[in-house]
Amino acid sequence: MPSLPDSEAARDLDDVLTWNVVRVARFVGNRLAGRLASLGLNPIQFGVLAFLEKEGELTTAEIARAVLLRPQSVAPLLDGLEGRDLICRVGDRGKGRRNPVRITDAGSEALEQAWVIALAANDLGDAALSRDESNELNRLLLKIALATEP
Amino acid sequence: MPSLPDSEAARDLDDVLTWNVVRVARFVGNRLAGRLASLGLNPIQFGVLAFLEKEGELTTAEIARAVLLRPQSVAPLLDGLEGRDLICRVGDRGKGRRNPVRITDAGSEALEQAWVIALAANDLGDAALSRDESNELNRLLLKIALATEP
DNA sequence: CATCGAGTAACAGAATTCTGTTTCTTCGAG
DNA sequence: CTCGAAGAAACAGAATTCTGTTACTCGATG
Repeated sequence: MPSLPDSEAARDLDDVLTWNVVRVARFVGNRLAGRLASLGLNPIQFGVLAFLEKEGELTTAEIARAVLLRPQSVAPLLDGLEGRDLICRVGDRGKGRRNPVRITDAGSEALEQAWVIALAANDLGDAALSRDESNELNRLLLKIALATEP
Repeated sequence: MPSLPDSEAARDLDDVLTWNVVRVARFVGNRLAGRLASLGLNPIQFGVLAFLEKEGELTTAEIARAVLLRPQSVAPLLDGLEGRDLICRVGDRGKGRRNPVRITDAGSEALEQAWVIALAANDLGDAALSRDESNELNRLLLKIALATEP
């Protein structure tokens, strides 16, 4: 990255990588949320179901780590999914007590449709990116994500 | 992007571009927030000050569009910055009345330090990206950001 | 068997951002 | 001059996520 001029006025947020990542995340996040809304899901719920489908059974703490939220934020989200019979809880609940959840058949069906939407959203043609550029973008993001995985 | 197998179990969130953008945004956003905390600023406040420095004077609605938040979310943020004498309001406040703000000298000073931190955060060496890769990532993000600018 | 540390979940409340609605200003058209 | 449309800000409350703390489980160790 070329050195920027010292002059404050010349500084541009377009040169701040973090600003651009967050701003594009806002755009693509809202874009996916809009598309998933037809299923009554938001991107985090989609992620939770995707992890449960893949892992079989996960606790609140494990799900929180997987979707990068705090366990306190995940608990009410799971309550909502449970209320809609998309997941079910296994065993007793209580402080200190592991409380795993599993996806239900209804959850798997909703997830199936969500996958179609999520993968279609990979196409950023509407946002001026070619397929090769989307792939490169994903590769760079994954490199960061995997390097910073907890 | 290669076709994915039909099997649900084979699907991986690593293949969902939106998921990766949002997850990396979370990481770099928190990373920048951590670094800016020493100035008592968060990334949005930094962005607001940067736009004010550049544009001179902006209304709540204009700032909201610039930082991609709702005006209702920006108003209390501006109240906070005003309380710390980093910005000042121009003219009277009221419903329907344009209420521009300007950055103060103290705000410019804080912004000066924030710029150093924000640009240093462009270095993603700690997240396994080379300088060329960071530049390419920024280029791709900017392409999306500018194509989707309101 | 007792103790302890790590990890998990619950509890409480703050921070941030959103949606929806109402009230007002401003400006251009007729 | 009047009126209507567009835009701006205020108001109210919901949704989402966070920080901090407390209470508990569970497995390893002595």
